[in-house]
Order: sequence, then structure tokens, then C-alpha cells
Amino acid sequence: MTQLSDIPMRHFDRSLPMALLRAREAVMKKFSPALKEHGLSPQQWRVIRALIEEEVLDATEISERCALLMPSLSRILQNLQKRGLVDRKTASDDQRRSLVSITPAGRKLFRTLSPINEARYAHITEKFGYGKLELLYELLDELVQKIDEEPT
Amino acid sequence: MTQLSDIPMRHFDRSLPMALLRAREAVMKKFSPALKEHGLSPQQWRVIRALIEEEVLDATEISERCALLMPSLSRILQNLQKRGLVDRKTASDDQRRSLVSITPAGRKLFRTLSPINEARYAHITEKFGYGKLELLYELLDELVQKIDEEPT
DNA sequence: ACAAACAACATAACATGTTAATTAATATCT
DNA sequence: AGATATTAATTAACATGTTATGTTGTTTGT
Repeated sequence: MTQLSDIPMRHFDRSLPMALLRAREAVMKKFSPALKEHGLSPQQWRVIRALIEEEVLDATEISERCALLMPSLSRILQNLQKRGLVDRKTASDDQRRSLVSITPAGRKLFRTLSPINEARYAHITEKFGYGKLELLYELLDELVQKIDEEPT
Repeated sequence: MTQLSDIPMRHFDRSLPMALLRAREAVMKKFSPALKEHGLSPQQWRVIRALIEEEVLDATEISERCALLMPSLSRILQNLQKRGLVDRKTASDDQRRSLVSITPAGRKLFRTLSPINEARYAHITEKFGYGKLELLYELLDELVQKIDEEPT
């Protein structure tokens, strides 16, 4: 006879948040050390990458592109500015907005680190397989899409 | 003629850490609110789940199962103990080890939250598709495996 | 023009992530 | 047995995650 107590609880390792966390940790283990050697956290690196792609961005745009909440970003920008890696000026048309750009020193640091990271990325791609990697990206994108198109 | 400057930089959205982060954020948005209503962080919830599965665990085992570093776990256990959700005693055979178990109050809290979370999980499964979810788990597992079997 | 609503950014407060250093107990080696 | 190395857990220090609140500048409505 089947009872509630006979139904096995979904195991911990079939937890989506945990699976995503562990995957992210494994990947970061490959990228973080090189960043740390140059005094950058993964979050600081994301900001620098965004500014290489775009040249000038306000804080809110950086926040969205880098998946950083404004309070975290606020502290990170203060830190990067103090170290001379980014520059800031208030927008002339909207004094609330803070326009951020990368400095030559920041650009130089990027050029130092970028090849190292790209090499690691290439290595992961080769080891895991290009096709599987693309499939993984697609699944992750679709997961986000399906979840976000819900209310609640 | 092709130059280095013509090679487009791999875009931000094709960053594996970012893709995993965004997916995790989207998923957590579905689970966190119910936990927060009951005063639990996702990390605290992971610890409680682990203790429901196992009854007694030492701190190191919890750390591994929950993907929490020991310093974080140390603070979390102090918090949960203070709130009467877990219990601790030092192991008789090894006084260094701290054996943790869940209290009746902790078990009750679990029974309250578990159905809510399982329902959300079922909803995601339905929306995303069972097959795709299984495929995602497999890809994530394999990614971790391939990355971890490397040195450097 | 002026008050109310809104938007961008900063700050506060607390939990967690992360590395290093500490403490106490156990294991190992000679 | 006694010195040394290892291990389990904690603490320290600082960066980030997260929600709430504050500050200032801009927009909207009348």
C-alpha cells in the first residue's frame, strides 16, 4: 500500500539552484585565480568588460549588463575609481546620472587579462564540446525566458 | 584582409559564468520569496533540507552537501541554533567535530515550506519541460565533471 | 509655477562569499 | 611518550548580495 511517507523526496542533487551553483563554481575556479592575481574580483572584471564593449555607460546600464544590484555596483565603482581603472562624470543632460568610462590603465589591465581568460574559455569549450556548450547556452536562455514570462 | 582588430570579441552574453548566474537568479526568484516570508535565506534552507535527508551530520559534511564554505556555514549554524531550528553536540569520539541535527521546530518549518517549494518546482518543470530539465541537469553535471578532472 | 510623483544613485544594515589566521583536538613519526 | 603535522571548526577582515531607506534631480499634473 502506498503512503505519502513512501514517496521519496526529490533529492538535493536534483535541485536546480544547487546544480546551477555548482556548475558556476566549477567554471569560476578556472577564471578567478588569474583575476585575483591582478587584484580583481569577478564582479569588478565584469564591469571592466562591459566598459570595454561600450566605452560610456551609466550606472544603471552597467548594473543590468553585469547582473549587479545597484548597491553592490555603487561600492564597486567607488573602488575601481579610487584605483584609477574607471572614470566618472555626471551627465550634463541629467545630473542624477553618473557616466562611467574606462581609463587607459583599465584598458591596459583588460588587455593583459583578456587573452588569459579567452584561453581558458577556449579550453573549456574544447573539453566540454562546442556543440554541448551552445546547447547549454540555449537551454539556460530558454529557462530564464520561460520562468520570467510568469507572474507570481 | 583580416586583422586582429576585425575578430569580434566574444560577447558578454556568451559568458558561461554570466549565463549560469542569470539562470540561477531567475530560478531563485521563484523560491526565495516563500522562504523569506518564513525568515529563511536560501542558504539556511539548504542546511535544513540536508538535515531532513540525513538526521545527523557534522559541519564538514553539511558544508559539502550544501556547497557552503565553512566560515559561512559556521555563522549560519550559530544563527539556526539560536533560533531553535537545529541542535548541536560535540561528537564523543572526536571532540573537534560538531554533530548537527534538526529540532522539532525545524522539522515543522520544513513541513510548512516543503510543499510550497515542491509546487514551484513542479511548475517550472511543467513550463520548461521535463525532458529539457533532465537534459540540463545532465549537461551541468558533465560540465562540472569535465572541468574538475583538469589540473591547473 | 508649484506640489506630487518618479527616477538615479547612494547609504545603512545585515547575511553570505572568500581567504587567511587561530584554536583546539587528533593523528603521525621517531 | 613527546614533538610535529593534520584536521575540524571558529574568527577576522573585507567584498559582495539583498532589502530598506535617504538624497537629489527630473518629470508630471494641475
